[in-house]
Amino acid sequence: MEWEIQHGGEENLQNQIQNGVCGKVMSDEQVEELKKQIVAYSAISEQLAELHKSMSAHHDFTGIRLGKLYCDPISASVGHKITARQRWTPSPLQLQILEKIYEQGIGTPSKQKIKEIASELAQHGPISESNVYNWFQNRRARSKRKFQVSTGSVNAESEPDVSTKEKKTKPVGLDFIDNFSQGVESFYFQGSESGTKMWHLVLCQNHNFPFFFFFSFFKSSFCRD
Amino acid sequence: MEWEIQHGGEENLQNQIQNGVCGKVMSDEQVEELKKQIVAYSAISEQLAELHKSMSAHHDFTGIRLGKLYCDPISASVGHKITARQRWTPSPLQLQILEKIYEQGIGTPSKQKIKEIASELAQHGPISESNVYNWFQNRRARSKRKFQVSTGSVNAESEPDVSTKEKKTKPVGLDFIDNFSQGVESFYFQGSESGTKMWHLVLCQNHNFPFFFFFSFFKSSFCRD
DNA sequence: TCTCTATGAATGAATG
DNA sequence: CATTCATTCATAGAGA
Repeated sequence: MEWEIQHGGEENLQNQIQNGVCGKVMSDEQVEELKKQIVAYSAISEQLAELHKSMSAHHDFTGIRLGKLYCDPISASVGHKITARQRWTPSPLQLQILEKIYEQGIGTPSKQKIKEIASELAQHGPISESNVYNWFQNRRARSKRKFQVSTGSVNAESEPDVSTKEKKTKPVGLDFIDNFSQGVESFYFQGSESGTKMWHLVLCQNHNFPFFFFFSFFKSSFCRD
Repeated sequence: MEWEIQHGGEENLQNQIQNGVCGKVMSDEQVEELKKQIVAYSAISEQLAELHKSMSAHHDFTGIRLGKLYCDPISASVGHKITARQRWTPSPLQLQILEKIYEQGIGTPSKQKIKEIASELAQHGPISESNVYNWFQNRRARSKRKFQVSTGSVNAESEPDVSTKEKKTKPVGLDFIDNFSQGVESFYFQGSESGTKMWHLVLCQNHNFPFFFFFSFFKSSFCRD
């Protein structure tokens, strides 16, 4: 069995669902509907995430750690010990921009380009050119390396199951999830980089029928036998 | 790379795809299942928005409207705890082997070596190559630091830092998303079966925004190299 | 539950 | 670029 990646735009979702791995299993209408909904919800999630990020960057919620470099120079000079190490931490906004550039760009930006990027990012927080340079270096190296993550089965030793189940408390906010989940089984997900667009393939299965999904905002992934 | 089925063996996936489950037209029941999932997704998104709104009352949320593409409410039965492992924990046996390799080895193993080690350790529990990699990195770094500390000055350890006290606070609201998506693209999730119904929680992310999704009808599977 | 600590993981920067 | 180092974050697990 071989899974292949199909790059492209939204229209591929239809092809993939209808003709892809699963064969033709849904009516056009169904696929249309599904497609719309998925697109809608991914957009929603995106918006939520954006909001969350921008808020996290600008507001001091108790309990939320703010990057050391976010604090304005004034309060820094006023008197807190600045003895802390000076390591650049990209703000969410900066990261977003960098990521975007990385996706379209082909390799490490030229020196000139770095200058530009740095000055642009400087609007969203302190940054230097070497920061940008390093970031791209690291970004590439790490996306290249990227180990395969194989998640093992629940092994004998690590499965007392029932006893450990109740003492496991989820973080605040996750509770509502319980309303939708009745026990969860293991799941595998894996992605790798390819091209400018990111796709993720999610393949799942159960007794009733297997199922797979492509998310357009994820990197491509594939699996084969 | 290959797909493996955790419970039930590989023939299951094959059978399901070829014989049945996926090869044929999606049944009404299956379509119904899909609809439910979408509804669940919708509800989750709404919950997210609510959470977000409540934690930021002073912000303008007028832009966010969550569409309900399906109105039939999903009345999911109250579920169980989600037992997702977020962090690899080496089994005693694995640790033993790692230590042994570390002692004789000359620093961080090569990529090839890591593969070998990982596959060897996989016999004793779930593990990934990056786990191995990280372990060696940490092992070396920490033994080094320990050495430095023991030989270095003693008074250097003065770190009153009042601000560290409150950073212990648990995540609030949407922050839990960040906990799951620390720049990783692969992840795993595992749970257990309960009753007749199975649910899968899919947590994904890319560098731009995190995302999650629920699948309700999958059997566990995982992938290895 | 709460706190504390060991440690897996992430990542900016440095070195080869 | 490829590796490695240094530092920090977050969590699992133990103890109170």
